[in-house]
Amino acid sequence: MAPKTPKWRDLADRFGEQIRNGEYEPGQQLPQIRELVEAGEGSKETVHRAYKALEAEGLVTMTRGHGTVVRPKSPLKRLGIARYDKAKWRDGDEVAFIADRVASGRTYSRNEQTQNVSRVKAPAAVAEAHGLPEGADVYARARLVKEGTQPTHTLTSYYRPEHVEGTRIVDPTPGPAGRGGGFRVLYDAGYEIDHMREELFARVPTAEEAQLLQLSPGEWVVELHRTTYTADGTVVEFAVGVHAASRFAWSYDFKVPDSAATEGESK
Amino acid sequence: MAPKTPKWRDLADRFGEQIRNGEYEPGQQLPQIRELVEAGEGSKETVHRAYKALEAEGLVTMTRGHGTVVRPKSPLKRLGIARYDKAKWRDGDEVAFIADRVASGRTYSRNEQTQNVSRVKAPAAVAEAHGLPEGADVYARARLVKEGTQPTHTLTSYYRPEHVEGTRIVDPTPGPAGRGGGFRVLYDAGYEIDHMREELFARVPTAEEAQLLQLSPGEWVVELHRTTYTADGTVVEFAVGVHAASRFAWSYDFKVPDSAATEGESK
DNA sequence: TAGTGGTCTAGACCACTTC
DNA sequence: AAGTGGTCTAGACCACTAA
Repeated sequence: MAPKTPKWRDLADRFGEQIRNGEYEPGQQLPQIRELVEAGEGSKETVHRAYKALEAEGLVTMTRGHGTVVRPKSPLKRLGIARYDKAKWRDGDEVAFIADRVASGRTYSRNEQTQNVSRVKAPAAVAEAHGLPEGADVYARARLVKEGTQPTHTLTSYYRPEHVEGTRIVDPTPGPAGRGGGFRVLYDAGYEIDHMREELFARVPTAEEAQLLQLSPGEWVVELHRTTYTADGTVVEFAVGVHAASRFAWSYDFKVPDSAATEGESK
Repeated sequence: MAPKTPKWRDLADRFGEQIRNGEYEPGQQLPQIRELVEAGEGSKETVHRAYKALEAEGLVTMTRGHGTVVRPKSPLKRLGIARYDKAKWRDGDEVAFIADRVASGRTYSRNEQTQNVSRVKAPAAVAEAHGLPEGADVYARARLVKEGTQPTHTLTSYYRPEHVEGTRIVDPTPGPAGRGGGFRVLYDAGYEIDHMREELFARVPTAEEAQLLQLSPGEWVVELHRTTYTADGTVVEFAVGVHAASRFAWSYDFKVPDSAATEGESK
């Protein structure tokens, strides 16, 4: 009945415990692998595995030449539907993503968003959302949103050409799509957004995403599909966001539906 | 300028490619580790690491004595707010979680849910949601929901004693909380639910959760906090769900808020 | 009991970061 | 150049699963 848990697991748990206890503070360095080997904690591979496990759990960061360091726990950024408030982008000149930042007490500085507009053939999900045949032409506006130097998520909006041709959206300038952002541009073009659907699911990142978002090894992403409609049900924007899973929380408020009572509530 | 990507990564990518291409079908077995060692793909540790990477990516399952097998891709279960439709639990005798299953075309059989009711001291999050002091007494109704033999999520509801004492909820019988489920019981007790807030975020599972939900190594969970209110704003239920991240998608429909226009909408 | 994955070691050598 | 993590090997032995 000897211990059945692997040696590396025990080691990892010991340090994990100490980190959670605060015996190791964020920023502090763990013993070097070679030290622990000499201290008789196991072979280099064994200790390395333990450290890798901690890294996968998001507790530490390993860098060559620097050492293994306790990660600061980054606070969650909460995203509620209030970030789409019309008052923000219609009347002022805040953009939704800036409103997020204001709400969380961070300062805004321009160029925290890189933008790239192109005309592409609609991928399946995009075509379906817009009710177009697959491969139809759409405009794609891709952004990488950063908080300071740290990238937090990507967001790619897809528009039907007839909705945006000739607007500022099609002008590929870095930064928000001019005053008020994309919804303001649509509004000025006669498309007032009215309701939305957001769908979320978690998945493993692609290698490209892991690099772009600077994900720690083992970290998942949350993919968000946002479909935006006008009052008559026309889809004017379909957007896909990829978020580092550990850095966000989503919040939704809604009425409990009652299909027996509500007759004029629609869909 | 020799290859800088590790050997194990290359190996993993090769198989990953073939799995995605369908050259390996779900259920099919990959070459055994020892075979690949003999074929000169590297040492046992190296091949093992490659396989481990594939497992962490959710592509294969490794089991001793059985081999390394391509995982069937389980379809996402979509959760929309329609699952709370009052008509389902007030007029019929469906329960919300059963409605999910009906919606996704699966059959229902009893005892797919284990239930455990107890009176506990409110943890911080629960106390905050209910507006109680931390450590106040609440009823906790914990369920482990399964789909066939596969556990999919846990769900723990917390109630204030004065709302549920003397109702069927407090009776710790396995299975749904009687006809219509928990919301029906509250309804019968004079608390009609009106609106909800759901908050979601992803995180690394605890060791216990990993075992309980039979998560594959490296898989994350999504934690859901659901707060249910009556029309006057009283919180009648606060529930915490822990879901295997790869098996669920959430969907929310909402109106674009307009704080400048809507005066009587309230929060 | 045979089959197959899992852990561990000792030591060599590589690769990135900091000085 | 020195420091620190990352990869790789060959082989021994352990642990779980299925027949």
